[in-house]
Amino acid sequence: MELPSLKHLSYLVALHQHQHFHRAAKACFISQSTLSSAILKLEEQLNCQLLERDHKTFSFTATGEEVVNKAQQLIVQATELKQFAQYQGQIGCGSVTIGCIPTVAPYLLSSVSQACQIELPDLELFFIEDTTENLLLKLADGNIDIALLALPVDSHSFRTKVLGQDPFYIAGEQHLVEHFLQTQDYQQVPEASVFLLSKEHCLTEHALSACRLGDQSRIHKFSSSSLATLVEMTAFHQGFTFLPKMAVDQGVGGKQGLTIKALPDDMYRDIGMLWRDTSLRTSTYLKLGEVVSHCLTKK
Amino acid sequence: MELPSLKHLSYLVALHQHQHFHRAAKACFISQSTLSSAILKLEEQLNCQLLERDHKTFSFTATGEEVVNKAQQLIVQATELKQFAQYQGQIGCGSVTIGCIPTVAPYLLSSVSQACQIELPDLELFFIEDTTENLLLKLADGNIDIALLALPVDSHSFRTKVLGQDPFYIAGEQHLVEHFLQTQDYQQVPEASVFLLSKEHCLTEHALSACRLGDQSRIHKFSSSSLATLVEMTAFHQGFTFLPKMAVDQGVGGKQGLTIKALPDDMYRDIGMLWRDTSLRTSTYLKLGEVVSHCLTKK
DNA sequence: TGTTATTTATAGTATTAATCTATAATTGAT
DNA sequence: ATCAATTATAGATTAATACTATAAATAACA
Repeated sequence: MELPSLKHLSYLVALHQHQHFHRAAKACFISQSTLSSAILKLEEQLNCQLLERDHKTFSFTATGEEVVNKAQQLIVQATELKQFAQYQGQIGCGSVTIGCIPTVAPYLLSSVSQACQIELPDLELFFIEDTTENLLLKLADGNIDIALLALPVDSHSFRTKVLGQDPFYIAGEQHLVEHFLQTQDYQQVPEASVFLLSKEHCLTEHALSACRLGDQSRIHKFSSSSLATLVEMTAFHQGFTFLPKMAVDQGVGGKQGLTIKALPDDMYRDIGMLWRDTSLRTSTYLKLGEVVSHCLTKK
Repeated sequence: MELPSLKHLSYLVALHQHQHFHRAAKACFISQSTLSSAILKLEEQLNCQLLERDHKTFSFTATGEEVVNKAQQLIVQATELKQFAQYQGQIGCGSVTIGCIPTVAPYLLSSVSQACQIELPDLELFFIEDTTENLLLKLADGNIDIALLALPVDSHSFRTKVLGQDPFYIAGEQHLVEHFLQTQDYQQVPEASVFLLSKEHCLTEHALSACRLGDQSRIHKFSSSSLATLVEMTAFHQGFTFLPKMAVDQGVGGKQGLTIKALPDDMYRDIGMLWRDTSLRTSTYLKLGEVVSHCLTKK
């Protein structure tokens, strides 16, 4: 019983990504014919049709799609095995790619980067910024090694560690802010005076739940991708919004003349990290987590 | 960046199993020199020493051990990928190896086997009997596909499903049995009159907890591996013991003239199945689980 | 209805990797 | 010293992989 080769499986994954033999082959640095015969060989070995062909084009069968999925997992794990062995399992060696959500990245990563140069000098760090949803996909595909984001997150196959808390601040027009702080009831503020990011930002959801903003009729949501823009809009329309402490600490909101106040202790978001439970580098990730945690609390 | 080949990794795993080049090579149906160079190639690819050699013998380095572990996982997953593709993901095709604990196997598997011939005629079943601990190891190593045992079990990387309950019965010398049923207090029975299997049998633990037998000074534990022997010992020494309903139903204890009585409803063990969460054949396993569940309840 | 452009499959050859047999090298035991 | 046991190496063989060139199929279009 012969197992399919990882090389061939990686060709299959590439073909799935590009949906085109020639382009996929180019991406793998092989010829189109090599790719073609590799796929044929896989189909023979697996005794199973992976593609529907009609000479002009092709599509993956249902089985093919699942094989691609699993193949990708196998490749990620083999890659991790290699990386692990490369550095003999030593903590803090090699490279780590960290994915981070946009409402955390600008306010945390530079200090993490700085701290790591001292604490983990042999670790090469790469950063990617994306939404929670995309980070989870990238984590599964091996595009990133660690996801740094706001918890909770529903993650079946990942391991999780809370690294710290990030309190919410209220920021906006002075009277609205004071009114909200006194009443703790946003039903009493004017229509459409609450400004939040669009729904793909988890910050929005976490602000809503942490601050118990149930009914959403008073809320403006933006497709804006950054807190900076959110703050500008809030200031311009004289409304108010919620900002994470890490952003406030970096001066977000201050320049726009917003009044910024702390909220009760239980209004915060958890910042945590996720990594693949198939990874062999857990100890390096945990060490890195400690550094991040330290960056989070010292501010 | 070239990935190590699964073939070479499987050679490495074999070498770890046999701890001997020649024997490992024979097991892989290759020559000793092929194995030797495969390991050298792996070490080169991984840029990492896997073995400590001294020409007369060798041992695995710490990194080598971990590489072996991970390699085994990779091979199991690749095998599953192949099996999945083989049958296009159809439910109830191919072969499944079921591992089952000794206090369940003799009383359940024949009816499961029978039921499957009707319900899942295209499924080829293999059975293995072992303790819970060993079954978990075998499940991880891919030696079995499903573990059928008494829950709960601490399983990190496996998926679990409860299939049914198996009530405990009390069986033994008539007066002891009646006394216990009346008082529900085994402290009042004579010293050393409770007979249980040795500690590697989970039945023992489950009986103890289900029947709240805290202090163990009155208990005889046997290295005996079967309930049949336990029953003989119990009868011979005129003590009493706890038997699972599935065994009682098959007549265990009756022939020895033991008095057998039901216990309160909350004295039972859960029977469940475990499988690798990396498996692609979950739907087949679940279907099989239904059949087992049916066998459990109909009795 | 040809013609062309696009795309995947195949044929034949070249290259690379894996494997085998035979043997060397090392060492522990006699 | 010699032998037995064990892993490593050399050289030849076989098998797998890849490349170039080309075929085959089809869709679009004149």
